[in-house]
Amino acid sequence: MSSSLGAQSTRSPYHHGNLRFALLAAARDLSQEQGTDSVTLRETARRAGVSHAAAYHHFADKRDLLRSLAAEATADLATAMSRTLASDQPFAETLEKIAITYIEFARDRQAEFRFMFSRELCMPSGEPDALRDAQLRMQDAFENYFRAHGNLIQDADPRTLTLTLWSLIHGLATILVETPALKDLPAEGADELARQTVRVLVRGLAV
Amino acid sequence: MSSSLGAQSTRSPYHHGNLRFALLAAARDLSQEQGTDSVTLRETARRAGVSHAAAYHHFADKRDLLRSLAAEATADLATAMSRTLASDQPFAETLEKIAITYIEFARDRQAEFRFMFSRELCMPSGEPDALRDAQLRMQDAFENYFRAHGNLIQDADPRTLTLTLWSLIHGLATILVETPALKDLPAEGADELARQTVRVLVRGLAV
DNA sequence: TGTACATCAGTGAACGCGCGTTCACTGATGTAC
DNA sequence: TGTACATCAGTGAACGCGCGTTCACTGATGTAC
Repeated sequence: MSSSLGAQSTRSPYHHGNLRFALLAAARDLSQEQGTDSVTLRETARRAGVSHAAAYHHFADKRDLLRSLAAEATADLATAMSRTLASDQPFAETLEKIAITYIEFARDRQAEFRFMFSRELCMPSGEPDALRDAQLRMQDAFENYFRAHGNLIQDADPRTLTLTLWSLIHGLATILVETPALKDLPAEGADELARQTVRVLVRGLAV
Repeated sequence: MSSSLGAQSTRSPYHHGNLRFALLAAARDLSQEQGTDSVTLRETARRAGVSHAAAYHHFADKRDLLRSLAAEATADLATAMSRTLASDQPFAETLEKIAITYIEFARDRQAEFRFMFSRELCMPSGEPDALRDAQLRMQDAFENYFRAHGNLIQDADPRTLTLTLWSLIHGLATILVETPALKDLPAEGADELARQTVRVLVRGLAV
């Protein structure tokens, strides 16, 4: 399992360099430019400058390619989130930063974000799986944070708190990305919405 | 614009009865059974017992069919939400019911729920549009409710409150529907998660 | 009531297309002796 | 250092497929006189 960034080696180990990485990058670009539906094995290979049959030396099939793409993206997001949670800042501020991290990821990497939460992708397979691992890692980061800050919080159950915060952030990210009227919102505006909604959550709705 | 339910007339006005309705129903069933990617014009027509060319007398193209499906589903959800918001119950209880309504819709009609928030579907067209109308109607119902209950709430801006609640509910619905581990959760479990998360939102995170 | 006509929902064949996957192959690289 | 061999990433042609869309048509229905 190679790290998602920086795996692009300059040496050419076999014939073509790191084709697996090149194919993932091509699929990433393609989905970002033309939409998730436009990602085909053939077009991905074409972009990587390689015959389409070559892809089968690196991925079992098309679904495997997409799952790998989603797994690497999820790992990147989990890493970014963990970093934010680890920075020793005040509780409310940390949560606001988390929300901003999340929605900026969703906006910057829209297509991958859609793949990450596409059940048609995640569904089968009971074996250990990079995508599922990355998702659990993200969830754990949240839960551990809430466990560590239990004294700040009314409700004791870290799982409920995690689900609540994650739902809020994920919902906001989805709405920002999938609503036509909000798609061109400047970054500052989106960040501000993230801060405001988290602030409501921290303070609560009822007087 | 026919209402989404009950438009199935028993008389046969022309040749085949209300084919538009039959096609929408076929697409709905198909997406529910086989997934959103499996909806094709040809298979939809096949299910409706009609040649695939017939669909073009009722929809401009495939996208139009899918948009119509999403629009009707959104209208149904907006109606259900408005009904819940209109019932004169205590604030916190109403919000919990809203959340339950929303996630039950998402779970019962997963495929349509995905179509409703598929940007690849919503994107173009500036003209008046049934899908966009239905979405705005749903949003307005929220905002009006918060406006009417402003005295109960700390933060004054109904738009921010709407976005916060909607994000929370939408995120939870998405997570419940798209996470393999949660897909087979029994209804009571899902409802309980909805109640708990809303309760956290109402009370707030910070002590 | 009967006839002529317009309407238009539904038909079935045809179009061109790009897809995912398989296959026998080729040819560069790394390894054993 | 040189030779024979195994490995395996990448090739290119071929497969069968179902798709969205178009088209000239047919035939049932509703309407005007």
